[in-house]
Amino acid sequence: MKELTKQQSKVLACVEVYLNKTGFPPTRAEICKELGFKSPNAAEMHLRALEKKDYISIQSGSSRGISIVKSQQAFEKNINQMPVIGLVAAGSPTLAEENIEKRIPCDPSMFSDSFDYFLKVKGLSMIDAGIHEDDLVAIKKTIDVKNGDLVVVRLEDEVTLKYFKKNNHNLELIPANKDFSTIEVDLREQEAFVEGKSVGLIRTH
Amino acid sequence: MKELTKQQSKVLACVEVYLNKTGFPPTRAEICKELGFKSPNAAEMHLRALEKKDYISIQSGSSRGISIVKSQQAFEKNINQMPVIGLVAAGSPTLAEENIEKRIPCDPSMFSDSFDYFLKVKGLSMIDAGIHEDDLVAIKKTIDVKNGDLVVVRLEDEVTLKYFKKNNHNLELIPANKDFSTIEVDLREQEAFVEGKSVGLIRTH
DNA sequence: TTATATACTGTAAAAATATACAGTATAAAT
DNA sequence: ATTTATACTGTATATTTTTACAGTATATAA
Repeated sequence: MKELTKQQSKVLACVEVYLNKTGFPPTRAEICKELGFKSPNAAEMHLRALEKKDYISIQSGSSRGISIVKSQQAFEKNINQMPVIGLVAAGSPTLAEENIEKRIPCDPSMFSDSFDYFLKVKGLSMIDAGIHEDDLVAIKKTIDVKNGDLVVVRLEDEVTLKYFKKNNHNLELIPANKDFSTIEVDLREQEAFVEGKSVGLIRTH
Repeated sequence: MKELTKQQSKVLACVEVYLNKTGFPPTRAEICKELGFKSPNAAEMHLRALEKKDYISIQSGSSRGISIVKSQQAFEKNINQMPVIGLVAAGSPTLAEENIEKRIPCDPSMFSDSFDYFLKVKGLSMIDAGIHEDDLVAIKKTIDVKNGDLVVVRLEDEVTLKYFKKNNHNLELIPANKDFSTIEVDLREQEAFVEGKSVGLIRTH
């Protein structure tokens, strides 16, 4: 897969955001306005480059004739019944049928990033982050997490939702509630499995 | 929900198929070609009707400026592009196109009760209810609210999201933040308009 | 030193497109 | 019998949009 330059990446993101917002692609002029270019040819050149690298296709002669081939954010526009999994279950939050409490019809791309399931929150350890008991946190299955991310981590058979902080072999799982204490793990002594990270939250009033 | 005529339904389907196929909406001329019309005005009239019935929105003056609001196929699955409205706007949170920040694909029945739009939260007055700035609160348009409900109320040109409490002609709009004070309204002296109530919340992490 | 790629400005013209206006026809409702 | 809604044709035009062409500037590689 060909790499994009910084500017090309910006232009692709601009097209995707515009599409997401309006439902149709932007014109050259609109891209320029968004990114501060002063000539429509600036947008044109970037679009041609993106086409050559197979990120978009351009229907020649058509206005707004841009379509996304490879989305940067891997937007899936399919509506699924997304599973809700309770945090009560010991072991991994697996998608096995018996762990699924219910399903909620929604688009996996309704948040900024796609997600795989909802985790139903138990307890008050993240209350200061505005995460309440029974809130549903949208989890993307990934091990690509960075410090500060809200992550789902499994320690032996215990699954927990906490802020992530790692320094070498020292892992901290930080709650957002002063009545709870940080879980500290020395990764040389104990294994920790990152199951995924939160990309959003829903709550029923 | 307004019914579509046979021809309007055909035109909507045509737009959806075209979008699905190319990634961008058709022009009037392309709709005509597809459906056998001989005048672009035929397509134009059907599109205007679809807009009036809230199945699509049309960005005036833009080529291919059509976006699907209620998809026909999605309607069976109950998936809509639900509008997001900023709480910043003075006056009623209307669904006029210029107030819609973006649309989020989801099921209006994803929460316990159906809803009409998302309101983007400004400020911290409900922080102790776990409602943060930029959270999207799902609002059901209704005047049927009871004490304790989280409601959207308009006082003159000011729109606010607060807990509702009413005793005779005394209305209290109660924040969830000790740094904010309750808004008290004597309904004999000032009018208050209940725009709707919250049935849920979503947040992007 | 000379290409070569990236990253633009600025202008202009041809083509695509939205959209208004003037009609025609038909069926259903009043 | 007359209005009203649906469903078009046909034409014209202002506007939007693509796209080509002529430049400028900078950094990197040969």
